[in-house]
Amino acid sequence: MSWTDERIEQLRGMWEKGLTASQIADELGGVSRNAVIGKAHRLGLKSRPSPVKATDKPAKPAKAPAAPKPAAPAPAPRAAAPAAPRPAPAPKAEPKAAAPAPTAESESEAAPKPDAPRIVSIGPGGFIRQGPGDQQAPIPPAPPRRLVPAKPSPEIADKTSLLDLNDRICRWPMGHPGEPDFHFCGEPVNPGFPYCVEHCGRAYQAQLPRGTRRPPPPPPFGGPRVR
DNA sequence: CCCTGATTCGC
DNA sequence: GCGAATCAGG
Repeated sequence: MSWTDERIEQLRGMWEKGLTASQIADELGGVSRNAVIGKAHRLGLKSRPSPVKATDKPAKPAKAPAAPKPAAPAPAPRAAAPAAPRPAPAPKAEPKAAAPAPTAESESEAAPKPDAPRIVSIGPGGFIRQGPGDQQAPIPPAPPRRLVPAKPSPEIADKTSLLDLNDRICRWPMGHPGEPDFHFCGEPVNPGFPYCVEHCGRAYQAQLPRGTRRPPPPPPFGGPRVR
């Protein structure tokens, strides 16, 4: 298989969703776990808790620098003034935390102030209207709002295929990529968003702190397949 | 052992 | 650019 734009997009989404490389590989199909990780790195997205931490190994800086097996007879040329060919990662591997922009949020937000006006525009679907970039505001008390299982209009007779996607129709995936009936929502988008009103409500749910369980995980792709 | 992600390096 | 092989921690 090859990395089509579509598959890359899926990889991105799932990787950021926290699925493991194995799960992603299984989901995408046709690729190995390593392939997924390799691709993820090449795409620039990485980090995420890795079991292996930055360890300083003065004794064993890293694996054997080069070809210890196919025989490296005489590396003569550089013996004179190597100038440290592999200058160990000098700037100690800084964890960098990669905090996803916790940009100022103090405001009057966190304050338990029930009467706070908190003027936000509400999308027709009831979701808090906010730019995709500034999704924040946990608002813990899980919305009692019932999320109906994505109900596409009855006229999906002509399913929206990847080729039918444009800026004005909802790109929410219906079903799993690769399956015969996989298609996209196709409803008119909520202006300013890539999804229709209904799916904006799904896509832009406030990200609760990890560990906070929310019964029905909003499923783009439905999560790991159960096979 | 299993899992995880990271890295290297031949292709 | 790709991914198997390898490494290394849990």
